[in-house]
Amino acid sequence: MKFADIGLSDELLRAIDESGYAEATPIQAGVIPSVLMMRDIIGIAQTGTGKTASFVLPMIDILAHGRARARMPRSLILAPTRELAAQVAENFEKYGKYHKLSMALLIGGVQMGDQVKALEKGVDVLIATPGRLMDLFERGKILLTGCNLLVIDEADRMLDMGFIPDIENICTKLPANRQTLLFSATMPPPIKKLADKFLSNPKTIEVARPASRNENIEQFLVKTAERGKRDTLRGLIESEKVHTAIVFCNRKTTVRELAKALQRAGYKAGEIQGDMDQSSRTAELDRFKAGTINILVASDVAARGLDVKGVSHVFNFDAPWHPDDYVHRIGRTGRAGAKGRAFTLVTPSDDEAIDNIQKLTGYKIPVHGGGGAPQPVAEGEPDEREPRRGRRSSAKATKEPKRAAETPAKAPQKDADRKPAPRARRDEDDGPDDGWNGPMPDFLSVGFGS
DNA sequence: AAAAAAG
Repeated sequence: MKFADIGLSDELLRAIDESGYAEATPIQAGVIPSVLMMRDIIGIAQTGTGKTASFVLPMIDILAHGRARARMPRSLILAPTRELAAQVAENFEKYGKYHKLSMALLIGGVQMGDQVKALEKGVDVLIATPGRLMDLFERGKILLTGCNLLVIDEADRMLDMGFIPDIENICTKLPANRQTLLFSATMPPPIKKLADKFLSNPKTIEVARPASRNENIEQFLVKTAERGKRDTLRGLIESEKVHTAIVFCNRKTTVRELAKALQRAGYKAGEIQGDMDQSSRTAELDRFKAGTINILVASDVAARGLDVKGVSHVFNFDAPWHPDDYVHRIGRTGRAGAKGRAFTLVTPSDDEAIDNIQKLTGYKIPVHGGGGAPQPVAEGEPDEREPRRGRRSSAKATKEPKRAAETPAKAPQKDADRKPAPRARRDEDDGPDDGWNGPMPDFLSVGFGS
């Protein structure tokens, strides 16, 4: 379905067109007309489906008429993390460039002053994380009585993070005859209850079954041992010819240490985790988007919703404890129709986690390198690797010209010669001797439970 | 077991 047929204004269509879009995604085609008809909506969609634009676009047209009054925002969008809230704000700026809408982004970790000033001038859209919103509300800086459009984004994540009481609290402060849109990747019972309580006669629009597999993402398990993880990761980064990757760890300390180790080894690596102050988080994300760094080591703060174009690989340095997180993490690649590859390092103690992931997704993730045990030390098999020397110069045109100019060849996604090739290119890898290049660790012979 | 979010 074309955006032009959905009933959006000409100004909006121009902004959409200039952003390079013409076709609405299924969630957009389903949600936008109903929002314009003032229906309540339950949108069940994974991130990467165009979910954000499905509420941002119609909101811009709805809010185009009327004017905001001091401290009385006309609409409110709640997001679970600061990064997600900021991303929604960016969407409003991008698509609202031909409208005179005012907006305030209320997130923690930054000064309140500017946020309060914006509120006092009056805003059409308030985009907030629950903590800061409640804080400012309790200080009397916000009146929610004029707010008749509410969006709850990533509701299941809000649940995980314990925000549901806050959400309920906020809902009671909004006018009862408002329009409410709730988006969630999954519909666990507490979210259903929330929807029953605060939405009226909602229309449910579901585009992809939760946890259904994105066929654009190739998934692999890579068996390793705890102490061999860094070597395994480095081997993968090299053999995969990684273009842009996010590496997920379970702990903030692991994120920090791994990012440092990668930097020492000469990689353009950065980190993002919740112990960093907000300005560093934002700066690091910007460096990643700009291509200044091409490997972002991250905690689960970046697992959901984060939308960076052109991420070719996701590596789970640690297998996630919660199967949901797995789905969200690997969803950072294979976005917007692009191909992506996701590798999960597994140690014998991860058996249960992997089991749960496979149960959730209904997909048995293949072990990298074909069946069975990982390849032994790559002494032999010279025929297997790099049949063509010119492979590196065979870079395909990437969809991200900005990035392509700054980073080496994009990992060719469709090369027929993708082989296990553990430690490929080791011969030409004369990097610093920092422990990464030591002899092949014994993890390759570690046995794994059936 | 962790991480996230208010400070």
